Amino acid sequence: MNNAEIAQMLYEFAELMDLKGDVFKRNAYRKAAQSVEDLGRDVQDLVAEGNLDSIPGVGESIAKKIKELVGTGRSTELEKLRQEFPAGLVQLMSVPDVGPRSVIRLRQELGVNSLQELKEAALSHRIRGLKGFGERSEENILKGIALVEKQSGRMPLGHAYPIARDIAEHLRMRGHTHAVSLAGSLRRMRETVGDIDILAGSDSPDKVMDLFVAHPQVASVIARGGTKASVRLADGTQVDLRVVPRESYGAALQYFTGSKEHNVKLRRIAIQKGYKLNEYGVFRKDDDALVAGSDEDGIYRLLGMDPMPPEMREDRGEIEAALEHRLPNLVSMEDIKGDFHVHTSMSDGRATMREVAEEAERRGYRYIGVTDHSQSLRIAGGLSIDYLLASVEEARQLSDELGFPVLRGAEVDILEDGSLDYPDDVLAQLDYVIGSVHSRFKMDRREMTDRVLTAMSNEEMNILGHPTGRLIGKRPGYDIDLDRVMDEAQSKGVLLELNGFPDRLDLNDLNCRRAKERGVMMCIGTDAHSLGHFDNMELAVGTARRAWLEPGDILNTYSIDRVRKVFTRQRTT
DNA sequence: GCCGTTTTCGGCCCGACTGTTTTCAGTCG
Repeated sequence: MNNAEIAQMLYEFAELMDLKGDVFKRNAYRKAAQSVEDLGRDVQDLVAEGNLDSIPGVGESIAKKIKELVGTGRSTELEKLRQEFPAGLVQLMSVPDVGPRSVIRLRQELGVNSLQELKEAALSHRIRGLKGFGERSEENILKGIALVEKQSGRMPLGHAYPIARDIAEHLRMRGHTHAVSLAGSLRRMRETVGDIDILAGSDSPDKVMDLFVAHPQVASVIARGGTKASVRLADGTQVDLRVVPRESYGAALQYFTGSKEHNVKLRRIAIQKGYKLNEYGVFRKDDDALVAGSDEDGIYRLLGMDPMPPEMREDRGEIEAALEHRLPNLVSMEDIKGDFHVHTSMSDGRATMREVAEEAERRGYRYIGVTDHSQSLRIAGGLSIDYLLASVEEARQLSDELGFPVLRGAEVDILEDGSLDYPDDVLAQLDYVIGSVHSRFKMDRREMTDRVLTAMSNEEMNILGHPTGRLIGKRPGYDIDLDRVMDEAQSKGVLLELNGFPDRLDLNDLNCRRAKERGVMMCIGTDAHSLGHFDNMELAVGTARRAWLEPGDILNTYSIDRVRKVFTRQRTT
C-alpha cells in the first residue's frame, strides 16, 4: 500500500467523521492525509522503523490505523464506519450547498440515504417542510444534483493521469512489451475522463495481462480475454488494457485514442483515397494489402495529412488543417519557462518561498512567480500589507542569493465592487498582480461582468485568475459575459489565466481557443499549494494544446526579460 | 484525533454569505 492509497483511506475517514458531526476529527484526519501525501518518504519504511509519529498530524490513533493498513491492506475501523454510513450518504455531501449537517438531518427526518432518494424528496417537496429549509433550498438541491449527475462516472483528468502513468510504467518496466501508451480521452487530455485506456504492443499478450491484473491497485478483474482486459481499482476507477502485435500498434493507438468523431472522418477520407482504415491498419481496397499500421504518424501521412498531436483530435478542424499542411505548432512542456501562480506557506501553501524557488529551478524553469492570497481571504491566510511588502524584499534577496528570478506577485481578491484587495500604491510595489474572484459567486451576469471589468480597468492588474471560477463536477462557473471580458483583456492587454489546478482547468480548452482567436494573451498558473502541485503544469499545457495554443500565445514561454517588459508595459498604458 | 512559549486538558485559521429566520444554522473557502 503506497502513500497515495493510505492518504486516500485517511481522507475517507475524514469524510465519515464529517457525517459523525465531528469537525475536529475530520480536520485531524485531513491533516494526516495531507502529510502522508506530501511525505518525501515511503510510509511503509516509517512503519518498519517505528517512526510514524514523525509525520505531522499523526498521533497514536492514526498511527495504529496506518500500521493496520500497511500490514493487512484493510482497516477494521474504516469498514465499521462504512457499515454505519453507506457510500450514497457520503456522496450527498458532494451536492453544492449540502453539507454534513444537512445530510444528517435529511437522513434522520426523511430517511434519505442516497442521491436518488434526495432527488425524490426534493421533487415531492418534502424538504421544504423541514425547519431551516424552504422552497429555495429545494430548488438549489435539485440544481446541485443535476450537476453531480452530469459529472458522475467521469473523473477529473488530474485524478486519472497519475494512476494511468503508474500502471503504464508498471507494464513497461517488466519487459514483454515493446511499447506502452495511454489512449482514449486521457491521451487527448480531456478535462474529465470516463475510464483509463492503456495500449500495449507485445508478442506475448498473456504475460502482459498477468502483469496488468497483478498491479497492486487492482481490486477486481471485470473481464480478461486474449487481447483485452478490464479491471476496477480500489477507488472504483475502471481501467481497460488492450494488447496488440507490433505491426498494428500504430493503427490500434490511432483507433483507441479517438475521438470517435475524428476517427469517423478519418475513415471516410481513407475510403475516398481507396483504402480501408481499422484498428489493425490501413489496407488497400483492391488487394487488402496492409500499407500502414505499425506507427501512428505513418497512417496520417499515408492519408495525405501531417501527423497531429492527440490533443487536437476532436474533429474541430484539425483534419482539414492537416490535409492543407497548416497545423499549428502547439506549445509543449519544453517551451515552459516558469509558473505564475504559486502559493507559499505565507498564505495557504505548504512550501516556503525558498522551497518553491528551488523546486522551480530543479524542474528546469528559468523563473518563478509566487502569489499568495490577499488580506480579505483570511481563511486562506491572506497576507496583511506589512507581510506582503516584507515578502517583496524577501523575494528580491532570494533571487540574488539563488541567481534565479523569483517574482513577487499576489493573487488579489476582486472585491464585490470590482476594487482590488490592496491599495494601488501597495500593488505597484509587486512584480505583477493576479486578480481573482473568490466571493459572491451568485451575482447576476451583468453585475459579475461589471465587477470583473472594473477590476481589469485597474492598471495594476496584470492577469485575471481562473476567469470563470468553475470547479469541475462541483460548481458551475459564475455567470459572466466572457466575450466582453476577452474584448477588454485584448484592448487593455490584461492576460487571462489558464489555471492548471485539476478541479479548475479554467479557462477550459474551448474558451482558451476563443481567447486566442480574439488576440488575447494567456498565462498559465498551476495554482500550486504544494511542491507536488507543480505537476499541474502538464494538465494546463495539455489544455492549452487542446486549444491549439502556440508558444507565442503564452507568457510562460517568454524569457524573464520579456516577461518583465510585458508586466511593465501593461502598467504604463 | 492531535497538540503544547495557552502544555496533559481544552482548544482546534474564522468571516461572509445564503436562506431561513426574527437571531441563526449551515456552507464555503
